[in-house]
Amino acid sequence: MAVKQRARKDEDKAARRRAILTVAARLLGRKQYHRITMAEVARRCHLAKGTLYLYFRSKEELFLAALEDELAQWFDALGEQLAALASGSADAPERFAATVARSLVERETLTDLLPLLHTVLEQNIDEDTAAAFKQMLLRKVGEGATAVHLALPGLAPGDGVRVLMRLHALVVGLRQMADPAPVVAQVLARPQMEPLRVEFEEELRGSLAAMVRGMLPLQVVSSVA
Amino acid sequence: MAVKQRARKDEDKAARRRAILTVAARLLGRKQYHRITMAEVARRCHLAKGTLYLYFRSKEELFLAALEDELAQWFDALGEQLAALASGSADAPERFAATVARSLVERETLTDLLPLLHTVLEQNIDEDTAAAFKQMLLRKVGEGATAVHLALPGLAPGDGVRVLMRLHALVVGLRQMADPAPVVAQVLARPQMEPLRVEFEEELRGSLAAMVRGMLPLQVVSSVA
DNA sequence: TTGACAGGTGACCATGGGTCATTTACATCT
DNA sequence: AGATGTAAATGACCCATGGTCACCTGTCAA
Repeated sequence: MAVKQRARKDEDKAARRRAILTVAARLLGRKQYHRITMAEVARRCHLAKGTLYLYFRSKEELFLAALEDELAQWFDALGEQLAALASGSADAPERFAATVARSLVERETLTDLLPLLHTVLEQNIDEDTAAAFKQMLLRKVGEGATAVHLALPGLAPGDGVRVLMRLHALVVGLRQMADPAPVVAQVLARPQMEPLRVEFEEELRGSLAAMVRGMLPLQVVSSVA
Repeated sequence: MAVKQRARKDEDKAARRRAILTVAARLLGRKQYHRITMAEVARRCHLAKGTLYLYFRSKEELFLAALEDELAQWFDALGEQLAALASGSADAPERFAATVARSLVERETLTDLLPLLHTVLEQNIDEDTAAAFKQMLLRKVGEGATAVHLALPGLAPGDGVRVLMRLHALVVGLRQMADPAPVVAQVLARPQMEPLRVEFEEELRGSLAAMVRGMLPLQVVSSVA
């Protein structure tokens, strides 16, 4: 087995790197992280296993890089979508939550990867990688917070970041609850298990809206004179 | 190496099972799930590795059993603590959230295990085990919801369960964010990373309070006549 | 005392992440 | 074109770890 072409120039290397990430992301759509082997990723790239390690120091670093891409794209998209949201109306929390939930549902790879971030991906990376990732995150969270404040004018300063952090927690938790392993899904399909079933978008929208509503200053309902 | 005593009677077997679970829980307090090996658990129990598999069908099933115990105990404790909460005052959401957060912080093993539930533990168990676990959960959630409604009288019917499900999501997400891997912790310790740091109890209390506030009917603030 | 049942054992297997000595494509120089 | 140096690519190999199973042995009933 031979490789078609070697990546000598930096742009070729970047392209190959991107190709690997694409394959990894596609594979993640079909099976759980744990069931994906580096050998399989390599095979689908028409590369040898060892070659993957020229581009990523570990399996975790590979998927963290994939997450990094997805995350950056999502933040950008979210910024635009929130800006397009005419803000200030009484149902601002609901519209905000709906927009956010929608934007996440459209990015399945992202919500597949997010739950792995702390438990798996960050467990086997070196400090440089971690620092670069958190740096990027910090920047994007800053931008994102501005967008949040734009969509939710009543929000107290500092609560923009807080909303994003809490959103992250909700996504991680809800996504896991909504996508159980096959065996568990079978059990949850029984009628009496209905209360334990979670539909991701709906539940994210509902919980985020409630949380934001609870963070906004009390709506003063003027009593009818 | 020989075992001191064999577990012949059912109660002896149950005791040994409990002993294994205790060892596993203690180990979990010291290192991440991924770093705990079945060989080590066995060694600390003064048993052979194979013996563990007489009591649990897989590593995942072992830790799921540990989680099951912790969860049942927590639900019971929560029920009592919520019942003791004089309800109905204006700051009900805050007091509710504080009580819940406190009860979880006191059970580190539980909050260590919860983030593993969907991503890891439920990935390698058979249907019977899954069914038993979900059955238990369903029962406890039912009881718990009653306790929630007791502490938050304004809550709409059905929202008691919803609060618990969303609480679960928050715990899973926040606990992971609050306990990063050592390498990541080092990065987050840098001053400029402050916005990305999360203190579990504080953040859980805050986000849960906000969410509950947002789920309660609008507080009508009577304007001064 | 003895037979047999069942709890216990640890050598062994399979899998999968990660390594590294070796191979070889390709740019460059003559 | 042919020779040469480089570094990209390879895959056989290493080893850690979850899980198995043929065998051993403590315990109890007869």
